[in-house]
Order: sequence, then structure tokens, then C-alpha cells
Amino acid sequence: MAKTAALPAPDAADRAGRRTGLEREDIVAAALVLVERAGPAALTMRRLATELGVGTPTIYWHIANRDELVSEVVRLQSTRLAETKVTGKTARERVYRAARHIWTSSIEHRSITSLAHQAGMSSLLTHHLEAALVMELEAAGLVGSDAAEASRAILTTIVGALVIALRDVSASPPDYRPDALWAATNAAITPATRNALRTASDLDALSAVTLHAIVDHFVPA
Amino acid sequence: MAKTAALPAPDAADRAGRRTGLEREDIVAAALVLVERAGPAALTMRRLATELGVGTPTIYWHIANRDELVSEVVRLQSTRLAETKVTGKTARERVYRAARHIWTSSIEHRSITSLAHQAGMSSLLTHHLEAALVMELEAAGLVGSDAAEASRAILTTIVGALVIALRDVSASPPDYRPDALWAATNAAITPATRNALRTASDLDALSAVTLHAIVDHFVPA
DNA sequence: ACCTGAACACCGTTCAAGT
DNA sequence: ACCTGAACACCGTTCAAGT
Repeated sequence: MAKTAALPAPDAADRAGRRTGLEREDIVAAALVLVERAGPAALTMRRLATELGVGTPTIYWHIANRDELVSEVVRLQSTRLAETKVTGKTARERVYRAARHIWTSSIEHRSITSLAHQAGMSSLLTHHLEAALVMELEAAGLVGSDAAEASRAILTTIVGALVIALRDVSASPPDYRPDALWAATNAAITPATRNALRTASDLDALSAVTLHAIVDHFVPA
Repeated sequence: MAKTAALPAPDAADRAGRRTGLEREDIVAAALVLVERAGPAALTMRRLATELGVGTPTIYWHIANRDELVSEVVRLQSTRLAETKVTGKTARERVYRAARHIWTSSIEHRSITSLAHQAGMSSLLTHHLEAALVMELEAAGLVGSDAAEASRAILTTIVGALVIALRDVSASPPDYRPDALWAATNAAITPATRNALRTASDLDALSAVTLHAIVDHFVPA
């Protein structure tokens, strides 16, 4: 209904050329809320502008383009995630906990995670948590390229599990969904294994196991 | 220049209502070529139709919508990747080689991999290779949920490295690129480690190391 | 059965014109 | 300096009309 271009909304006409008090931060904050509420696809310039009660081009006065907006949203979320203490007795355990925290908080805010991931900005999203991870790695005795390599291997493992966990199975036609594929495959696979592959996996548990294996491999006991 | 809508292309007018001999497979094959040549973003219905020399709605007679097109492209690529033998002496080594093959072929066809990944269809892309991996896992003595879990852990690890390897750093503003972030961070991190984090990593080598660690963890010697 | 032009409802982005 | 409506060049998708 708000589509009747015939009569221009009177308040909008009044506002023409006059300050709205809108700041860059407000736009980014509103975008973050919009994504969390309605998913990454809902973040369009027009919808965001409507949400803010301004004209679409107004956003472009404060922010260069959509890519910049997305990176600001991701960065904002990144700083919000940063405020957590790492606990644990052994150095290994603390590294594991720091890594695990990246996983849980990414899952908790899955819409933002998907957004970051679609835009190729997963590393921006996790940067602060990664810094915490690196500090624990150094505390565990790893420095320089050893610490960098370990941190990257751990990050990689988490991101992979996230991609699988957050993918949208409903996008594929039914025949091409994992369970259908394993049911139809003619590879020489035991029925028991085939059945196990068909059932959805507990990625939270799987990620925990994989993470333990990687941490144990890179961090001395 | 081919944009002059004033005079309709005479051959297009002649073709109106008459068979073009276009098949579903041709469309999918052309889409695959288009993506490999011009990247995932180039796959629009209009551009594909132009490439095929038909009107855009023609595609919709053969294929329901863009999602279905993408899944067919991914599936076609998946079958093409399937024709490789796994070598290696020990069972562990054969598992590793099968896993490694998923990585190398995904990197080789990075445009299709990115497309699959954006559409949340990475598991469709790797399905045949995954089946080969599962067979090696069974040969190594794993069955049922053990085999499924190991295969998923391995897949997850590969996908994670792929996401990092194929992400487009140029999409982020310079300040938010990994090296800039590590240069600017005020976390208590040794200069040596900080420098190591700033330099781009050899993800091919990193993926190999991580993969070895995971395979060794899940597959008995 | 198969293909077309035209149209609909969306995008991101730009720009002259307002205050 | 900040905000607007209108417009441009794109999308995916639908549909009546052609053969």
C-alpha cells in the first residue's frame, strides 16, 4: 500500500533537504538488526532506508555502497563478540576453548555469519576472536609462523563446519539433497555406512571432535 | 551496441515460435562454460540466453528457474570430476589421496566451486569424490557411523580451506583486509607472530597438513 | 510443443534539484 | 552539508501471443 507514488508522503516532502539527524553508526546498527531479524537477503538499500524512514539515496551520503555497508555490519558484530574471557586449566584446553568460542558465537548469530560468509568476510567477523586464540597459542608456547599456522588451521576447520551447518538444503531440488544422493549412489558402500551417511549429522559434536584433533596436533601437551 | 532495441534482430523475428533444437543439456553445458570463462556472477539468465542465441524466456521452458540451473551445472561438474583412480600403498595413504583429490580438483575449477559454494551446494559438487573417499574409509576398516563421521570431518576440513582460499579479499575495504587488521590490532601478540599472521599463507600446504592430521586421527594406522 | 516480445516487480547506484 | 524524487541499467520471472 505504501507504494502509491501518486501522492508523495507529506512528511517525506517536508523533510526534503532538511537534516534527519541520521548518523553513519545508526545506519550500520539498523542494518545489523535487520539482518538478524529477517536474514541476510533482507539487507537491501531500499528496505534499510524504509526501515530508517529516509529516502534510499540518503544512505549513499553516509556510506559508499553496499559492500562497505556489509563490511561495517560485520565489523560491528566482530567487536561485539570480542568481550569474552577464556577459561581452562591447561594451555591446550584454553586454546580449545578459545577456538570453540568462535564456533558457538558464529552459530548463535547465524544470519550475520551467513552474511559475512557470502561476502567473503568471514575473517573480518572472527578477527577479534582469532586474536584471542593467537594469544592462547602463544601462551601455549607457539610463536611466529608456528602460531600463525596453528591459528589458520583451527580457523579453517571451524569455517568448514560452519559452511556445512549453515547451508540451506531447501535451495537444492529434493533429488539433489544429501540423503537422496546417498540413497541413489551406486558406489560400493556398505548399507550400514550408507544409512549413516543419509542421516543428518550432529555438526556441533562433529566440530568439537575435529577441533580437538587439530588442537592436539598443533599444540604440545 | 547489440542494445539497439529499435530494430528487432531479423533472425530472432524469423525464429519466433519455431524450434531451435535447443535441449536442456545444451543449456546446462553452456552455463558451465560461461561460469568457467567469466566467473559465477556472469551466470544470469539473460546473458546465458544471449550466449545461446535465444530469447530469455526460452530457458524457462526447459528449466524451472535459476536455482535449478545452478544445481544442474554443479551436478554436471560433479560427474566430470568422478573419473579418477585413487592410488597409494597403505589404507591411510589412500584415504589421504582421495581427500586431497577433492581439494585439488575444487581449486582447479574455482569458478564452479565458488558458484556451488554460494548456492550452498558444495556437498552436491563433491558428492562423487566423497563416495570414493568413503570407499577408501571402508577399505581402511571404518563402517557405519564411524565411516560417516570420518568422511564428514574430512569434508569439513577441505571446505573450510576452500572458503579461505577462494574468498575475494578485494571486496573488503583496504583497512579491513587481513594484513591491515593484524597490523592494527592492539592485542598482546609477539611481533614475530604478528608478522607471520600478516603475510599471506600457503593454503595448499596448510590444507595438506591439516588433512594429514585429521586423517591420522580418524583412520587407524 | 516450443519460442517470442513485452511487462512486472524487484535490485544498486547516480544525479540534478531542493533546503 | 544533507536529503529528496526521478531515472538508469541491470536482475529473475511470468504471460499472452505467435508458429
